[in-house]
Amino acid sequence: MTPLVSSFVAHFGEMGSRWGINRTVGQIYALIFVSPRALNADEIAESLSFSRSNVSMGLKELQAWRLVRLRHLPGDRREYFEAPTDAWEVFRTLAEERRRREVEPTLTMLRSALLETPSNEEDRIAQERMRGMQELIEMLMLWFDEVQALDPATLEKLLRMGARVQKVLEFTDRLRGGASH
Amino acid sequence: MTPLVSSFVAHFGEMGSRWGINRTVGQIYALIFVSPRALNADEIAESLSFSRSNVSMGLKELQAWRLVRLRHLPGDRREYFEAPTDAWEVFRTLAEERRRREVEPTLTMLRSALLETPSNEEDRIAQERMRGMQELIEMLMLWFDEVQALDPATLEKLLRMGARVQKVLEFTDRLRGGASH
DNA sequence: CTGGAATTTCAGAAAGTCTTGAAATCCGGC
DNA sequence: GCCGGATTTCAAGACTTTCTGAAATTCCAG
Repeated sequence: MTPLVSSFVAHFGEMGSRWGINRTVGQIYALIFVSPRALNADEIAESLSFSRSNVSMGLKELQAWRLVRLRHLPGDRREYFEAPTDAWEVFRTLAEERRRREVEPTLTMLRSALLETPSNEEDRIAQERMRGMQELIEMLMLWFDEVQALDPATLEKLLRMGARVQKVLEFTDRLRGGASH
Repeated sequence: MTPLVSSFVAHFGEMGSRWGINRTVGQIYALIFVSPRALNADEIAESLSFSRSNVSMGLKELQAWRLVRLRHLPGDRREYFEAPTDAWEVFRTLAEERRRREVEPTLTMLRSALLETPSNEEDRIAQERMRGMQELIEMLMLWFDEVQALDPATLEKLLRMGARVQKVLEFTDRLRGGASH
């Protein structure tokens, strides 16, 4: 591992642990992400000095997050892993997974709490606050559905525009046929 | 604590631990968020059955995240805590803090890695991927700066529109004086 | 000042998470 | 089917984080 890769990997280890994901998993992902070719578990264990079984666990988790893909190389029985290199695609995947794991359960809880008839003033106020939260989350999800529909190529163009929100949205509007419905 | 509040609090405990923030802190926040009035540390400790010192730590962390505000009630020496109830404001605060704690350090790392002259093909490819990541993050931050500029009242209106992205942006565009610059 | 309520700090106990090597399982090629 | 490499599972230990009660500190009221 070159110093360049090594510092990238170390950083993602730190970030992983700030975030729900653990250090090891963060490092494994970072290594695969910058690697020019798919890697097998032994190569990863070797590069990062983790036990083989730790790598196996980490890869399983990364697959559950859909952040890495399994591949087979012809004439090699081992499993190789690679990560999508398009940053936008990665971002979308992460957002989808977080939505499924965090946002949806939260909405479920909020919806069910909001169905209750408040039995006192305290609950009534609590429900008001929960309603505000629910509305925001639902709106953000609508936004996100829209943005998510943009393909990497379009995004690429937008990136190059150094877009401010209005510009970005005018642009997508044009792409999608102009008139709002 | 009513069952309604109790299930909200429990949910935020869970979510907190999925996320960097710990269970206790999540629960304390949730309790303050739905409470009709500011609470003092003893009330919180009592409601959640945490030790007084645990609550003190948790409140310190929530203050560091700027998610709760300290207040003094006339004729009472104790410190009372309340949370902004506007969901959009909370969201902005969270986003700002995460940006400061996670995004900026990542950008710093990426920028410095991208200044290096790659000494081999592997590093060259690694840098390409890092560049893609950096560009995406920088674009998202630009977007966010824009969105962040919207005040709660505007957001409120947008919420009621049930906005899809285009609509939202046309709307903000109108508010901001029409012509893009 | 001083007394005492409120808050914070801190070190150790408790709980939880991560990592490992050994054993079990899987699976393709012969 | 059987061999053997590849992968996964698992229980135990290492390590981290969280939580607590006791002690220290802060700071207001008199």
